[in-house]
Amino acid sequence: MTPQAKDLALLRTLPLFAPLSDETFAKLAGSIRFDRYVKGDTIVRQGDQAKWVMVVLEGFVKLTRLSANGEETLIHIFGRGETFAESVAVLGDKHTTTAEAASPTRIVRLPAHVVAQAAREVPELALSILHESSAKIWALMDEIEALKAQTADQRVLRFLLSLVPAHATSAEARLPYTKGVIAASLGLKQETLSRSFARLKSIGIDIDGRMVRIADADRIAAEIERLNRIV
Amino acid sequence: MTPQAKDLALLRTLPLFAPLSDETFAKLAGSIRFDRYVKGDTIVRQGDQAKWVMVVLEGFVKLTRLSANGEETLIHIFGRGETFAESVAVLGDKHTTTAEAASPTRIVRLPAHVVAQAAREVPELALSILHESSAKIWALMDEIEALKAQTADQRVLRFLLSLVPAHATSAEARLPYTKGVIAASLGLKQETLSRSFARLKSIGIDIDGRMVRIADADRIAAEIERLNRIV
DNA sequence: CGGCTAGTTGACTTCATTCAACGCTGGTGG
DNA sequence: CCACCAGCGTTGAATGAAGTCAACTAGCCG
Repeated sequence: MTPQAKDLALLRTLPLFAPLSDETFAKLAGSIRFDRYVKGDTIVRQGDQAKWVMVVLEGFVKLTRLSANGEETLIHIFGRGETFAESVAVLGDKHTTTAEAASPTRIVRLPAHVVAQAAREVPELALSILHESSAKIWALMDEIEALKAQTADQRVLRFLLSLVPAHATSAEARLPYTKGVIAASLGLKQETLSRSFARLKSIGIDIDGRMVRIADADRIAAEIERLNRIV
Repeated sequence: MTPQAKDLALLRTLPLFAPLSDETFAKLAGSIRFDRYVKGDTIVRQGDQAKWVMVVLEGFVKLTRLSANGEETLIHIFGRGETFAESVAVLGDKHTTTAEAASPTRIVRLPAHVVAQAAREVPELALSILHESSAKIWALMDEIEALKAQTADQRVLRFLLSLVPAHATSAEARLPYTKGVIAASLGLKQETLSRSFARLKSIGIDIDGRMVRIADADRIAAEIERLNRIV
């Protein structure tokens, strides 16, 4: 399999494309474009016309918003296999966020008009885009819930828990992006995250540079619980 | 026009239904159901199968999430003309939030299977549902941005600004729901909101019970700005 | 080697929450 | 008709969680 064929195979398995017939998929795949970005590159700019549906093949993309005062607020992070800009692109709207590579990143883009046209012809595609949007809504609701109802430590613990493979009880993992970005994604300052990590050493969480070692995942869940009760 | 005919006319103008042909709209309208709720009633429960697409005709509906510790977190509030549960219903998923009437409320519901079927047959409907979802994504991103990047006073000011009609420079309005709910929607405790209102008197904002009088909307915008610079 | 960028740590500040008491208002039942 | 209560909101005092500012370290690239 050539590298590109591999990428296409990955695409085919994504929720966005999986329900499509081979024929429809082939039509879409015909107009695909591959891109590479280095950390810090801007992929799409807030306010620009959306012309492409994007899929992350490798690396991480951070969505940010420019606030009135010029500061940027991190809204969400996308990783391998995740789609973004799909709804704006299909609807012909403008980007409401900026997307920037948070690490070396490869993405695939499909021209908006091709996808939009196909969505009109093939109801499955429209529904699977809707499905993606729906999933995004849930993810954003999760974030809001976390920001409103959880303390810094709880959010950090939840994040760490997400690094542990399902059913595993202990884990050794690499932080997916820099601590600064992790902090921003959790709605924290870098210093606060650093202090939080330091505190969490006592419950079997060891962070050394980019490596995390989690002794007991259940203990993390228990600690999130405990922090709830204290209040 | 009978009251119901009026409601149907309102429905017809909503973004969700406006792009539809008369024929499609009539098909949907045929299976509509009207409902009334009093404040505090549960409209849909988190975890239940989504069977209906809902549209608010009157009043306000608050979406909440049950957190692990049994507390409920307010995620979003819907008002007149807004649709909710449309994506979950069409996709046949379960509700991920609870919806509760935040005031006396009238809603319209359409059976999920009817809408889902129509969405498969009429691409415009699928796209307009997608459009709704997309709008919801933006709204949620706004909330996240506000929670991460703005202080309590800024969020309160932003909320007050949303009560001022476009282009108006001063306004007298009624708070759409109780202060407790406003506080929760802004990610604040009731006490904090109360104190914020008290502070804001000095810039021409007067709150007396449910009534708000805003002397100068530009001043509010300026104050939001000023609070940015201070930091 | 110097100069970045990323991350840590300490001291201090501040914004929002918590806890608790109290006020107002509208409804209900004696 | 009044008394009492519940729900909603306000206010004060004390606390605490996270942010700010600043100094410093470690690693990395040219």
